Amino acid sequence: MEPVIAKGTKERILDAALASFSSVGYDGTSLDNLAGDLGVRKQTILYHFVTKRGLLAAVVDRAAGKLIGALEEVLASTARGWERVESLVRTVFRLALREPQVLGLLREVSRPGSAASGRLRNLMTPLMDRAVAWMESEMAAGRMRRTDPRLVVLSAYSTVVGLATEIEVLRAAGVEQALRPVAVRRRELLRFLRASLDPVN
Amino acid sequence: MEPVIAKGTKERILDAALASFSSVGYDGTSLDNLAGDLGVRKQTILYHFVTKRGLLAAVVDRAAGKLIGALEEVLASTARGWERVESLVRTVFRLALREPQVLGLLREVSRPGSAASGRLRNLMTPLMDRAVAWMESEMAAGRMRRTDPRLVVLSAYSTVVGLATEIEVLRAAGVEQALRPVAVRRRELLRFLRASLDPVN
DNA sequence: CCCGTTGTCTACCAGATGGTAGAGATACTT
DNA sequence: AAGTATCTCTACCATCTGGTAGACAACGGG
Repeated sequence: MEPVIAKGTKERILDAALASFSSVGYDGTSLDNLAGDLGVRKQTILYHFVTKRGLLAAVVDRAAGKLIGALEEVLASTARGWERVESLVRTVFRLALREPQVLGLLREVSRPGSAASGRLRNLMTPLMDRAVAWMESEMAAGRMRRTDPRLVVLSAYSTVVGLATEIEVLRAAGVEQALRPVAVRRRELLRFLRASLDPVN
Repeated sequence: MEPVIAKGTKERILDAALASFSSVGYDGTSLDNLAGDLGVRKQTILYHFVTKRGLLAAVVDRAAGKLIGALEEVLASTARGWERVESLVRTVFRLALREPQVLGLLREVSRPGSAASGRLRNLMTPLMDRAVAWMESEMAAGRMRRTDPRLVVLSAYSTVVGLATEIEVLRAAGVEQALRPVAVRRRELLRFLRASLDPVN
């Protein structure tokens, strides 16, 4: 019944934390500053998330959830073989353009030294396993070329996460139209995947 | 006359700082910890670099210097046109494999919110301008296809920096042989560059 | 022999940080 | 009306952080 405009405090904290973590990093974010930006006291944040690491965990969960949710939609569709791969890539790039902060957070947290790298791994591993299993079945059915699925997925992941940096650097370099280079990159990734996977070409 | 084995304290500090900055980040590195790892007091670090930011600046300068130095060697050679591009890429990938920390630091510092992003920009801009000028002259001479050189360079830069993350994630995922995926990635980048630049194909 | 330079140390500090304790307010339930 | 759960606040603290001040030793040149 609540109007969509008035987000709850908890949601607002998550949004602000995502923005801050993905730009200045986890260690570079202080709870006092974060609270200040929100017009709230630090203790309000701690009430909802208990500790700073708890906040990071929640932010990571939500960001990974967005990514996974977007992918699930495609996986539920009827697309098969190469067609499905293409849909997945387009979905992820759409997310990257619409919410680059999600990618920025993944980059921040992908670093092995990060406080939540383990948590991210736990969230991504099932997705990875599923992708690998699917690709292997497609390979067995002859609908995909034989390669190491794990390497292909990691390569794609790295490309997409690197995209976050690229968009930011481009903007800092004065390239206001980040859309075209991103499209170039997507086409490039698709070409790589087709070369690796598509049995036809 | 000093034996190569006994590095001076200053050099040891730079090495340790590079390792720490590139793994846990600048904010995640405390001078006390850094000094502790080196068996030295924090004040010794501050004596040599005055402030923590000064240390970061020195580390960035050295890392960028390594990258630039490696590139200079190629630029001094006689290779021209596409051949030169290929040499440059191979050189950078060799550096990435031999000293992934250098790339890791660039990634850490490439983020616009970083404390040394301005410094890095100042170091990289001349290199960028030079590359762009060279490519434009090659284009004018018909030895390269016409495109926006800036976007091509940024794309390559992003790929290489992303490589640092990829190597680390691979190792964390248990892939001990990071060499093959890196080679795949290099081939992929070369293919992209050839498609963008090589007028023959 | 002394004196400035270099390099490392001990001692200390002011500010920021994450976190604890608990009060006050509001709203829902009985 | 009373009690209870939810949420945000003020007050406070222990610890860690980057940084300052200055003592002590080694050394090389005049």
